[in-house]
Amino acid sequence: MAESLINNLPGTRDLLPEELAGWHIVEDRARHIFRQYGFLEIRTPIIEPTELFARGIGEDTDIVGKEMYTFLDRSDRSVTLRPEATASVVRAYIQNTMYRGSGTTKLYYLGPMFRYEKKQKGRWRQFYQIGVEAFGSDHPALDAEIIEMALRLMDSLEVKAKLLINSVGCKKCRPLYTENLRQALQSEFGSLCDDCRRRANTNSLRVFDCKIERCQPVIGKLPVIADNLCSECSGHFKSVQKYLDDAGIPYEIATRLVRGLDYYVRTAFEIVSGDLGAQNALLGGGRYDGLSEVIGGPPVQAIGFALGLDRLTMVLPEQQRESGIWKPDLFIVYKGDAAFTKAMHIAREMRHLRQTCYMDFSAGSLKSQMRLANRMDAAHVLIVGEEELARDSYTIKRMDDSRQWVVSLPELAQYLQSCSTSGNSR
RNA sequence: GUGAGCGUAGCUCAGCGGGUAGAGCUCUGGAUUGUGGCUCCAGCGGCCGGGGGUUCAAAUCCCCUCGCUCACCCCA
Repeated sequence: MAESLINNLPGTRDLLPEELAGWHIVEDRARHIFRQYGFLEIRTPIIEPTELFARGIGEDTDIVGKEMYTFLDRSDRSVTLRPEATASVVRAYIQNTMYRGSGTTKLYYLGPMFRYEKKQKGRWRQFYQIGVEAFGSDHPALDAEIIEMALRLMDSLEVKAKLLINSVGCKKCRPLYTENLRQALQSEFGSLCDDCRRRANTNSLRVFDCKIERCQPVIGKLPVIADNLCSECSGHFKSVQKYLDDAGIPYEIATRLVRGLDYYVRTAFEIVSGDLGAQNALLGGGRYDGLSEVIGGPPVQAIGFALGLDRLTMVLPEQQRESGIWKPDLFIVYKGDAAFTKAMHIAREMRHLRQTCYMDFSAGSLKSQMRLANRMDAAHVLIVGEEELARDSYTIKRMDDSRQWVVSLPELAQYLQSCSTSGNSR
């Protein structure tokens, strides 16, 4: 477009009311379900010292290496727009000494994240996540409970998705495994693609992400991490599976599932959709028992997940989205100046009675006001004209079946309250 | 950062073997002087992303640029 002033930055976007209908459904449902499991909201700053993310997420990750919105503020302090929230929540947990006392601390958050990446379907530079973090336990039942909660949210939104789980080991057994992997890859070096040759040396776990045909035979024969766990991790992983089985939760063990953030240990999981193209992860999470110490806190066991609101709303069934669309219970149309004043009075009264009531001040003819009411899908229209004014009783019309009749104002109030039990408010 | 495709009315797009723009939907008004949805009629609405070049003539051909989209990488 010609004028640059009326264009948003690449990878950002405006979320308009119509689209937000689906977002609100997701957010409301998430808050409700999270509360059922005892998760309470936390809000942390969107901007943090760069070092928090660099250390917390890992210097070698893509996020830290090339995707952060980092800049110097006016006092030359390096700050970064959060690329994810886990590091922030852990920081807040430590800073506010929430680890004091017993029991598990369960928190959830919701808000925008920023990563400087190239725009793609389901991927933005400013994107939104809802996430949860549970601190203070490494009990495998907690892993299973969190996964169950994530799936319950999907179910309640009628989103079809698949659960993938894996264990990525711990500080003790993962280095041994990755070394094995590296050696196995070296012996097959000749039959690997260029990318995999690079990965073999830098980040051997990543070869499992390769989609190149010629690498598949090699990848298929590589040792699997689940078979190379230490006894503690192996036991933990088996327990998680047992709890999932007990809950009747179907899952797929994805031996190639390795998450891109350094802090994950043991349980790693993803929920993926078949309707999203290349960026198909709706939700990703895992255990990060060592993260607190990495950023200078006490040892804290923890697990959490983040779900992508942008992606989830993309696969939200139309019916769910529609349930969030605003519509007035009552649309008041008027004709003439005296009627206009009266209509305003009526609107005020009905709103006192908690009705959703709409009038339009720009519309002209009755007809155009009616048309607006129809387009907004108003349940009822109240007609205030000269005749109605004269006898102080008004015509109410049901828009779905076109029935209309005359009511006094008390009758109107009573009628509206009787049919607004099936709550519609937003 | 790399590659491919695409930028024409508010939206979805046609027009692209050069000759100064079209459809559907939307919107406004009318048929129905105080009543929506359906139908019919009329109207509003475009520096054809921006800049340069070729030509008598460019939405159409060439170059550059900006933007969008999808994919790679990686992730939500």
